[in-house]
Amino acid sequence: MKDINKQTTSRNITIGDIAKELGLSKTTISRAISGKGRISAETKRKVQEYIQLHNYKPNVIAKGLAQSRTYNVGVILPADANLVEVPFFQSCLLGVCEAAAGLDYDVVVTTVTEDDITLLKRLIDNQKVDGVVLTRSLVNDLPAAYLKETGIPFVLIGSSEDEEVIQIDSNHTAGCCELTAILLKSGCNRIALLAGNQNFVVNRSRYEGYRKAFRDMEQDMDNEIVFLDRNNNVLIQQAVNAILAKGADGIICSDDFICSKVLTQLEERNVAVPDMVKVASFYNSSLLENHNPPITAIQINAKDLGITAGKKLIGMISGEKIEQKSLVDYEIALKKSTS
Amino acid sequence: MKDINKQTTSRNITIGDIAKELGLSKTTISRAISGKGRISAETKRKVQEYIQLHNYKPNVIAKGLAQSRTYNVGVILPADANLVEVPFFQSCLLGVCEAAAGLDYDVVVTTVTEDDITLLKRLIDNQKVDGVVLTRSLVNDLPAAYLKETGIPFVLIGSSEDEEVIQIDSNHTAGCCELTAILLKSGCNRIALLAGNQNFVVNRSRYEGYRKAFRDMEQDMDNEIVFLDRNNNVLIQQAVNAILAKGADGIICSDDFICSKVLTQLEERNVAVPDMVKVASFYNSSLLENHNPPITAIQINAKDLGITAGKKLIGMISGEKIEQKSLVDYEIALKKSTS
DNA sequence: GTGAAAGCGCTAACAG
DNA sequence: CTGTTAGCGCTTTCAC
Repeated sequence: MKDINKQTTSRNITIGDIAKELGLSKTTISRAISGKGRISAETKRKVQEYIQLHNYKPNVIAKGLAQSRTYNVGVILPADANLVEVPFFQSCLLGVCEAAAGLDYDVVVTTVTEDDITLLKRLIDNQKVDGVVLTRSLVNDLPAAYLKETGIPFVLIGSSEDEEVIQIDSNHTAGCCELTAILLKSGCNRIALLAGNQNFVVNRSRYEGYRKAFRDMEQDMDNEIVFLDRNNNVLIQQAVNAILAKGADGIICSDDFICSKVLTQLEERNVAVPDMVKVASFYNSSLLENHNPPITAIQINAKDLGITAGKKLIGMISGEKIEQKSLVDYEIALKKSTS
Repeated sequence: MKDINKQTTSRNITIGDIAKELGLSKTTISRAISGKGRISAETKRKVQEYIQLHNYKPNVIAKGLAQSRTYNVGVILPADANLVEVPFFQSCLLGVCEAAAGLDYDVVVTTVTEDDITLLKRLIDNQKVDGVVLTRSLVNDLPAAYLKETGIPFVLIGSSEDEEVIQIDSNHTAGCCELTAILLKSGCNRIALLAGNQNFVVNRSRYEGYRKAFRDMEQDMDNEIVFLDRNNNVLIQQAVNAILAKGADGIICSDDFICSKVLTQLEERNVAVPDMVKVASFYNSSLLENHNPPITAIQINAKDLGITAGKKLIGMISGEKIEQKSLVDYEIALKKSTS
């Protein structure tokens, strides 16, 4: 009536229990599990059989403590007011989760805003993660700077001019260049750009691509119909007004959020797409998915970015040498909005 | 040149270092930090001063191991194909993160699908969390059943008939009843319901509320214009066709995803909202935000649900007695689509 | 091949 | 009020 069949009670079975049960030492059990060190095939088999049978699961926390690792990676999501619902980040997160689970890591999430990284600091201070995935890149990148200072491994979903930062991104400059070129070739003369926060590297890259298209095709670009930092409804509305007043025949939106706002504006003013103005966008999320007419957009697979980021980061943690830049493909989905 | 100013090197400072430095025992340091046990104000001050000065951060993992806790909570997100981009879950997650950070917990994320909970099992097996937040409720709820079996604390964002499950939800039945009643009062006679997966408790509750409105107002309900389990584009399209053919003058959509599809369909058929048919929906997310005309919808603050869920769960973990059901308010935003 | 012992950084009796 | 002693569950030298 004392410790017979302890299994039934709360406490989880430990490596020590197995050792006792099998008349071996904890060391041996540990070796049988990890595969490290020399061990006879026979004992290994016996241990594994026992483990199987009793459904033993090693305590990752204890293992981590012994190795000074956590087997967790952090994913940092932006919590700025207008970004919390952007599906891109959610998909990135799920991608990292998928990669992590496959490598026996878990994902802990926290948030930062453009100018407040206290929650990131907390995560690092508490030593809860072995590395971090940053899901967006800023020009003045507080999180990246901080992580660099601490020396903890991290990767960036996005691009940075800092060559020491491991980056996972698609080529936004090339994408926007291609998109702009398509509009130019399809007969548009006056193509407007409506872009978001220029403190986000991605928006700068797209602007860069837009300009490149004009240079490449030796066409004149009109700065009067380029609108940057248009990250709220009012600014977008003003931009759309200006764009229409100046007789643009094409609009490139730097993201799906902006695009959906633009489309609403155009609708309200009875400006037909694509007849009166063609529209193209970046990142074809659910925000755009149902629009009529369908919107031409650069397709970025955010989940793939997350998966790649997760794998690279865990590789880094495990001491692998990781290339500084991983490019993930994008695709252009040509739809009626530019036809 | 040996261990002078060890601070600079990699290793983090530990409780032992402080003890040695201050000529005290580890226990005393521990007590000074936790506030547990008796300790003189003076030593406490000294320790805290040292901690402050040297920016010591306790190792949460080690603390956890000693106490058999992780100071992590799990958040389980649905990974079913058509749900990954639903902003509701993202907002819930951020809510839990916020609550957790405030209580010195972290959030680890994983996913399940309707019929696959291996990743949840993995998380529990690995003993990485002290409790779990489920972000949606199924009729045949694998995750809830599994967690109940393991005995680990968990809360459900959503509703369940299982009275032992701690639930955080808004009253969807009342909400849908109210919404339906508003349409009925505004002169609609034939109000259609277009609802999603009936294995989700929330969709059943809304259906229930819809019926209740008719009963309450002693009006006849027409089952021919009630469409359930409409969780993809094709099924929604068919439903919209049928709804129009049967001369409905109002449509209630059980979520924003369905609603955005419905609106697209109506637009394509040149059916004017609200002139020819009124439309109302649940959960006013970015998917609906920009629509013209604006859509009447039940506003559910997903982040608040997350915050409440996080707090309740951590309360539970800490041994508090938690009420079985927490209702979070909803609001009805009356917009042009039903005027 | 296997085991003993120390230790990861902290907490928790139990003494004094 | 403070210190001593064991752990938490696992890994990792170092012997044998």
